Parts: sequence; C-alpha cells; structure tokens
Amino acid sequence: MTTQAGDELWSAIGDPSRREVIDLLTGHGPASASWLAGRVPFSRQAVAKHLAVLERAGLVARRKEGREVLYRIDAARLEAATREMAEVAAQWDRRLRAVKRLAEAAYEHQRKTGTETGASERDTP
Amino acid sequence: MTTQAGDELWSAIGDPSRREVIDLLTGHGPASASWLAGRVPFSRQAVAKHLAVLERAGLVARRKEGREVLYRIDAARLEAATREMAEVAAQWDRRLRAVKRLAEAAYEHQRKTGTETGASERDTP
DNA sequence: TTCCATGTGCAACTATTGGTTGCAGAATCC
DNA sequence: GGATTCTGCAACCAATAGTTGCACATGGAA
Repeated sequence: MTTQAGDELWSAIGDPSRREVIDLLTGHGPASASWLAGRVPFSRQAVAKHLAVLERAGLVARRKEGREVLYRIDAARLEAATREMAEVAAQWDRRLRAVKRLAEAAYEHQRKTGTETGASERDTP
Repeated sequence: MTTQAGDELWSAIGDPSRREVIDLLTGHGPASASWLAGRVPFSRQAVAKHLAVLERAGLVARRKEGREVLYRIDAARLEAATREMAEVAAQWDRRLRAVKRLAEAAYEHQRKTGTETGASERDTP
C-alpha cells in the first residue's frame, strides 16, 4: 500500500543529485539553474532536468525574473513529502517489532510443545 | 553535506520497487526471492537484483535454507537509514524557516529605509 | 536410485534516465 | 547596435531497472 500516487514525490527526493539541489535551495532561497550549476558537480542542463522533475512533483515553483528563471521550494509540499517519509519509516518500524514478537511467540510455542509451525516460508505450497 | 557515504543507503531506499520489497519483508518476515516475486508486479530476476542492491547496502542478509535462499531485514541498519532520512528532513525544515525569517527581515528593512538588499539572486556578479 | 518439480543463478537484450556537449535564441548591459 | 549571459532544445553516452531464456542444483516421490 506504500506504492501510490505519491511515488513521484519519493523518487523526486530519492535521487542524491536532486537532494543536493533541494539542499541548496533550502539553504539559500530562490535561485536560477545557472547559479545552482556553479555549486554542484554536474552541468547546468543536468540541473535543469532535475528542476523539471522537481517541478512536476510540485516541490519547486518557477518565476521569471528578467532574463533569468528563479526556482523556489514549495515549503508546504516539501513538508508534506518529508511527513510521508517519516510515516513510511514509522510503519517499517512497527512491522519489524510485530514480526519480532510473532517470531518469539512461535519459538516459545515450539519449545514448549515441540510443534512445527513453519509459518514463515510458504503460504501456498 | 548531505551527499556522503550513506548515499548508498538512500538510493537503496529511494527506489519504489525496493521499498515494495522492504515492505513485504518487514510485513512477513524472512522470505525467498521467488516468494517475493509472486507478490510484486515484476519478475523474480528483478527481485533478485533489488535484493542484491539491498544486501550491498547492508539492509538485508541472506541465509541458505535447503534449496532456497531466505532474505531477512537487518533491523538495526534499516532503523539507522530511517533515522538518517528523518535527520535530512529536519535539516530542510530548519533551513526553510531560517530563509523565511531572513526574507521577512529583509522586507522589513527595505520597507523602512527603501534600501535594495537583493541578496538572493547573485553572490558573484 | 531415478525422475520430476521447484528454486536459484547467469547471460543477453531493451527501455528509461541521469549525464554530457553543442548550438540557437532571447534579454540585459555597455 | 553589439557583446555578454542566461535559457532551451537536440543529439548522444553510460548506467541500471526490467525482461526472457536457459542451465544448474536440490528436495521429494515413484
């Protein structure tokens, strides 16, 4: 159930280069593709492509300012994205604890009764 | 500063398909590539490749069980990864607030004195 | 033991995508 | 008006996520 429409958001944030761009924008404020390209280990065109992806995901907005185009972070959207990240992380955590509890219970049961449960490997033999 | 060695962890988690695999492993416990392939919209070989990536990143460990190979989540490593995610999110949040404060201060200054600050676009004219 | 079924691993191929270079067009500054 | 500088488009390259196909191994059954 984790794979829904918000997938675009995740893969926008998942890329290291895009995170670097987001880093710069959050640290400095609105900036142009050329300005960003001077602070990043790849070309302006690469930056432009990443900005396009981020814009499609709604994480940045563009504004024309004279002959340059400034990109700024959409704070609300970015916050929503990070909230979703935290949510997924929390879910994994809950599940891991649940599985651990089940495994321990199964071990206890087997130790006491000698019964093989084997509920882990195969559901449909 | 975000792009360090932990980058491998991030891109391991960043991929939607890999998140799906992690989802299944956290929800069910140790499982084989074939078992996972039956619950996922892509082939067993694709699953195997993702598991290899996750293993290189230290997020899963393999254990041979008869003729099948079971993969299980390394809970500690996954928790470390999600903690790092949360850390990055928190940093973005702090920076966005800081930039907002600066912008408001600059606006105040300009409104009172009529001075153009223009510290946003260009650092090296 | 032999045979069959099932799970794994390897290799070749395709499509997508992150990255590059090069060039053309538009807006600003002198 | 002309030089500069910033953007946008296109062609190309490399890595990787996905596929199919086949060979190998192991466990269970006749």
